[in-house]
Amino acid sequence: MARAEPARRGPKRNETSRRAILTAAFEITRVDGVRNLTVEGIAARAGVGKQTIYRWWPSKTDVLLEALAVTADLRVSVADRGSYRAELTEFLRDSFALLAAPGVGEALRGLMAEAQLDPDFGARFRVDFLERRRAALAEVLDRARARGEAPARLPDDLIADLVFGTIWYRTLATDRTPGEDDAAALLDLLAPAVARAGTPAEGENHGPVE
Amino acid sequence: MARAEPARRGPKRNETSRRAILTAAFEITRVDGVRNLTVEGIAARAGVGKQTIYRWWPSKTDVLLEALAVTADLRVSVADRGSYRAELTEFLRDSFALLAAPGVGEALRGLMAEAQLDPDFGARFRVDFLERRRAALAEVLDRARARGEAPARLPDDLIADLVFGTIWYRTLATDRTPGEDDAAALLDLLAPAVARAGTPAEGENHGPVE
Amino acid sequence: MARAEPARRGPKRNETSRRAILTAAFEITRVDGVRNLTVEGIAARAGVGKQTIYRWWPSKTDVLLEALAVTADLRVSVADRGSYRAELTEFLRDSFALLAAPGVGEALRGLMAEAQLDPDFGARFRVDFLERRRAALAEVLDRARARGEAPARLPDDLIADLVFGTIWYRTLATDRTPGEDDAAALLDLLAPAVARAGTPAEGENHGPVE
Amino acid sequence: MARAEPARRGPKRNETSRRAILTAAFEITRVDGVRNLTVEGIAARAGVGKQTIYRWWPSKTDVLLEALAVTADLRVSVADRGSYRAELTEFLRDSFALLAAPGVGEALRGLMAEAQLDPDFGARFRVDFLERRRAALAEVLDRARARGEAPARLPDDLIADLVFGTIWYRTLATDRTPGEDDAAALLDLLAPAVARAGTPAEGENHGPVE
DNA sequence: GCTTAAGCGAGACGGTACGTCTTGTCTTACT
DNA sequence: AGTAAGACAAGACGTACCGTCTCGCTTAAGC
Repeated sequence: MARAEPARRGPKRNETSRRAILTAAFEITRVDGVRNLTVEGIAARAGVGKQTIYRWWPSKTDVLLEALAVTADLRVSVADRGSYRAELTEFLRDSFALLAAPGVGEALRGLMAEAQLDPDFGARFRVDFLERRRAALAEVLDRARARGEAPARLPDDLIADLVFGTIWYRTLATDRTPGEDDAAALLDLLAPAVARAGTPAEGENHGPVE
Repeated sequence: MARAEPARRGPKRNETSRRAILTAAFEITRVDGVRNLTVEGIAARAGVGKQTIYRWWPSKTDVLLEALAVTADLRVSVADRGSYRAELTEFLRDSFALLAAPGVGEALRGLMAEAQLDPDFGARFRVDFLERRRAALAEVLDRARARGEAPARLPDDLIADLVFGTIWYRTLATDRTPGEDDAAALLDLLAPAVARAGTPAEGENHGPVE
Repeated sequence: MARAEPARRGPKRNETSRRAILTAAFEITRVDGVRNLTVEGIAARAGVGKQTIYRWWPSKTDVLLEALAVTADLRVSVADRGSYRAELTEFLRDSFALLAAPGVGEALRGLMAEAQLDPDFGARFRVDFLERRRAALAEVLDRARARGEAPARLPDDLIADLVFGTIWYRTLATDRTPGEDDAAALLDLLAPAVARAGTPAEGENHGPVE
Repeated sequence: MARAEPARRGPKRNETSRRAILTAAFEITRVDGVRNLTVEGIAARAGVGKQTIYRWWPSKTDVLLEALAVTADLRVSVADRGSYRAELTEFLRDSFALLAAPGVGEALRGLMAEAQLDPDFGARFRVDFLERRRAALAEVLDRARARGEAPARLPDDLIADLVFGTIWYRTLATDRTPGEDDAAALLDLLAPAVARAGTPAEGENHGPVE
């Protein structure tokens, strides 16, 4: 039962500085863009020494990553809503709302960019963000599988690739941020409205011809 | 009546330098990563003055973009193969092969990253690369629509989002570069195998239950 | 009988820490040079908190100054030896020996350097070291004056300037640390061997005319 | 007769920047003291990039050294004045005047200090400054020897040590900057007024007995 | 064949930000 | 209260690249 950090001597980490740093990082990103996010800028705006940033974060982008978690509400609901369709609807709506929050889109684009340029940060970004989002969706899908609602032909991994792929592609490669209609189209594809019990609306979901 | 360079005096652009610059940019990216791609590095490796680079390209990333087009074979076939399924298969296979070519993945990830950080380059990247890819797929889809093969419920734009979204998400956010099985799954979803002429296999493609 | 600090509460100053700090300061200077003497380094080597240093010394150089007094034997004999010449001989020999002791030269050069850069330390260095050395020489000269041995034409201040000037100049500006022959030359100049008893070569020693 | 740098291509060194840097270094030293001389400060005051300083000087103190040579008139006359005494008088007067010039004393003290802390600079300082001063005095002494005026018992090296030792000791260790009376006293000691023509007081000047 | 304008390799320049280092103060937990 | 440990704000260090500019050479079109 030994505690990891049993009793250090010396001052504790300054929580005020920590919050000031996170706020500064997010604000700079929101207002001036990630390109203009610098350690010196964060330190200056937070009224903090640069060393304090280097002491606690591996890079300025890690500051932004933590700032995102602290500043924006990252909670995307995965509560049990009784049906796969309802839960997926909520998941998409929450995800899109998050993206639309001021500053969040810019921050996420910056994080994903940095993840490409700095492989070490990339690994942390995957573990601390991307895979968490996937795990959240996986919860919904697990419940759907248990209820027998999830589309049989689509493996969960592909569903996740399609959902997150679309969201990220829209964010990174176009300026059409995903909205209600996109949610509807994705739902139609991934969670076709069940007509009724028995044979559930075969062919209605996206059948090619008619 | 467009004037085509009305007769300049002095030497012409040095094609040798141009090739050396493109090669250097691609090689540095392949070997050291985009993060370590610098104008000074390109110039040094190409045995060229920095000014020669600044004279002809707006940014080092634009050099890389052109290098990609020159070095890798970007041609993804959109030839008429008789059926939507065959053409989509070929499109996906070619796209995946391109991504798998040495250095190309790293370069594309770097370009997409830079597109997030530098809005001006972002615009050029969309026009010169992303939208070309979309247009290529659109050709296939147009022919499919004309043949009556394309899935009715899925708008072309969504199909493109799904295809490119998945490809890019896999490239940027995971290390599972897309392969044969992914092609098969996407095909199943977007171009269900035609049962027979007339009503082509309604509901078989991904129907939720059974 | 009034004690200045008549009865403080709490623990007394830790003599062990004090000695460790002084030793650390001198050792670092001796081994790595004054340039690499830092408060952090002293604290680390002495196994001591930085605050303990800042509490008791105005600057790291003051630590070194005290360390010098403690570590090196700064006692330069000014005992009555019967004659000016004998005493000056001993004074010079002792001074040169001090300079030659390992670490002392480096420390003194560092102290003099710091005295130039930090006027406050400069003042302390003069009072606590330079003027003490002058006072020591003055003792010898006073006795010589009383005996009627000292060169009449040379004021004591100039003798001190010449003695210490030569020592310091040699130390700071050349790598010829003063030795036996220098002592001899200085003696010849400042304390000419007495020709005969009575009026000891007044005017001959340097005063050419009168 | 091939020149060493026969024809470089590319821009030449910017003389305006060079002068601005030297002036800035000297001014900062004069006004704020050597302690406050920083590369960043020089660059800012000179309106110059830091790299331009690092490109051409090994350290900020080397800038100051060159600034001293440029700003202050370092010329101390060693012209032939007919007699040793006249020339030594002029040498001392010029040297003292140099030290008294505004900013020069502070600069020289800083240079000597830095020479103690940074052995590499120390070596350059000796060659570029200290030994030049010695060489100047040596010229005077050589002529004096040729004329048979120089004090027989004092080797030239000792004379130099005494002269420069006194000057530097006064500058570094006291606040009594040397003046007219010091010049007189030194002259009396090192260049006794010649009693009469012919045999110029040989042996009288300082040689006690023989 | 001379002129002249551009392209070119080289690299100096004014800048910005980097990540590190040290300073001197302050805070915490232990003795 | 004194101490060891160490977090903190501040700010200089020396480095790496940026994008611009200047030099002296080479190369062609146009006179």
